[in-house]
Amino acid sequence: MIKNNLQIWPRAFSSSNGKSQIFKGLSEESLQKILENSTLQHFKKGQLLVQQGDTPSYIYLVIKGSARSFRSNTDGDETTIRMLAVGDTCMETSIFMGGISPVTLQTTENSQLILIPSPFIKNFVLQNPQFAMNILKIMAQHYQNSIQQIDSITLKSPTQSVGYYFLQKHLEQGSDNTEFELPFKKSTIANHLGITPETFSRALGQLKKMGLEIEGEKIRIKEAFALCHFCDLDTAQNCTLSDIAKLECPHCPLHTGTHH
Amino acid sequence: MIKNNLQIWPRAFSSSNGKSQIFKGLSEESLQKILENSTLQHFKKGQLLVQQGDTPSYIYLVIKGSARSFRSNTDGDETTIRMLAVGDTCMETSIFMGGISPVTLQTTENSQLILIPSPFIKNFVLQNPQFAMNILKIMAQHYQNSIQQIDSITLKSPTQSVGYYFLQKHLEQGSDNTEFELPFKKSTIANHLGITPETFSRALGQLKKMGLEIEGEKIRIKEAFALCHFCDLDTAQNCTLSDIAKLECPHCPLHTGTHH
DNA sequence: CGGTTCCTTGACGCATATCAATCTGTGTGG
DNA sequence: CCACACAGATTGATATGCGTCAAGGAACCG
Repeated sequence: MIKNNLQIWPRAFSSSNGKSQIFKGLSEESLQKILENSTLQHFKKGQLLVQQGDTPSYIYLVIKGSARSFRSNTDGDETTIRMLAVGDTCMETSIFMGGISPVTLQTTENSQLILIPSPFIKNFVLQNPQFAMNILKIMAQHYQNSIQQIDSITLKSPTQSVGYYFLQKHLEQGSDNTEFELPFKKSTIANHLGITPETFSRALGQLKKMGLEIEGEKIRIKEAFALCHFCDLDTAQNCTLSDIAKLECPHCPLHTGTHH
Repeated sequence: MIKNNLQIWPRAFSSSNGKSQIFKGLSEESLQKILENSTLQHFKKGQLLVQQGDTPSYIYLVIKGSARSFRSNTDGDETTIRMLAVGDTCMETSIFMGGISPVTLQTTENSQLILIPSPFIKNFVLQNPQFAMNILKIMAQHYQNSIQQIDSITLKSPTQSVGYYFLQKHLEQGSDNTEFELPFKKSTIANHLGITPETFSRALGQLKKMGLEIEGEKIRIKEAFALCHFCDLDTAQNCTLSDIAKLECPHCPLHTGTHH
């Protein structure tokens, strides 16, 4: 246990209003107890933390940097399952299946992560219903994301996949903002969407024609409803436009939907 | 509540050694309480139980028949997320996200399902840790399946996808058995694997050359290691061959793997 | 600066979707 | 009991969208 290092880690991060779903709503004591049992560790870019087929010993929480989880075949091709930013966790599912990891976990930058030992987790879940609920919500979120990933790969054209991804990021980073940033490098996003970097790049060309300005990692929305092309029923429910504005939106899928 | 109808439902089904993960390890009283709050209902083939974007009111448990969950785009194309056989449940995830369903749920035959009301579920989870753990395991299983689905679609050739699917079914139905059955019609399986029925059919042609006999829904393994071509690291861990037999297996991915 | 990594753009080929015809099995009604 | 209809599966021919390969450019870092 590298207890001392935990001082480095900004306290605010773990607070109930922080970014990390795993700590949401926990008391200060609970938090303290988790941290006492955890270790903070630095990893270099590209390091493998867990390999596909391994039995993971920790839940990994990204404090600084980023990571990705992926599967690979015998030819060495890889498919990115998740891209983890600061505050994201990984390996909850495997821990609870008591089994082996279906993915490899790898840092994509020099990063710092908190490692929470799996035996402690299993125990703590039974003691703390709020913590159990947090784990449940994280898993539900992962599952939902993977369903949308399947949808993107099989049901959408490359341009639609990228547009849909952009729409999600736009909503996450505040839908009143006309500008947002890509949190990962383009080739990683492309792989996550099941397309090659080349195809991703060509899709960007299409999106530029549709009223987006793309400048490195920065995306600016020039035409107000540009991303609304890519909205689906699920996402429309979370649309923050006023009901009046929704009616004006030329693409909103709620218009055609029947009322129940 | 159609309490009387519940008498019809074979009691053995719900026992702790039954097929349904959701009821595993529950006491007779707990079981009774769940059933008292549930309804048994008949649905015709092709009926829609929940639509993508709806807020589901129940967890659905298949008692007789089968169902599938899928997403569709505006062109009317569909991608099958899950195929539900007897004993399978659906909509747990949406219930716990407190949100809307990302998929449409549809019966694929005339079927009977038990409907467990969502408010009851939410309440019961807090009272009964075993039940909470069951839900957690179900969600983890769904997530893992969806990861393998992504893997199949992006990393495998059509023949490999089908072979891998066959291997899973073979293991599920008893790996000492040289014969197993497809639990759903081929076109549904094809859609689940992200390929067309035509491509699925052509993949079957390849598999026949590799030592499989395919007769309608029945698959017979003529050459002992025929399906081992399609094994991956995850699956190898669950391989029931003895360690000696594994060494003889010409395709086992464990042979080349480095020991940790 | 010079090297590396990432992104972009263009030309080409192939694997799988699409389209179309035939075959098989199964349930239905005369 | 047979004939018919229909859904599903198979097989063949064709088309096309995306991957692959290759070259050039931009940004970043030591």
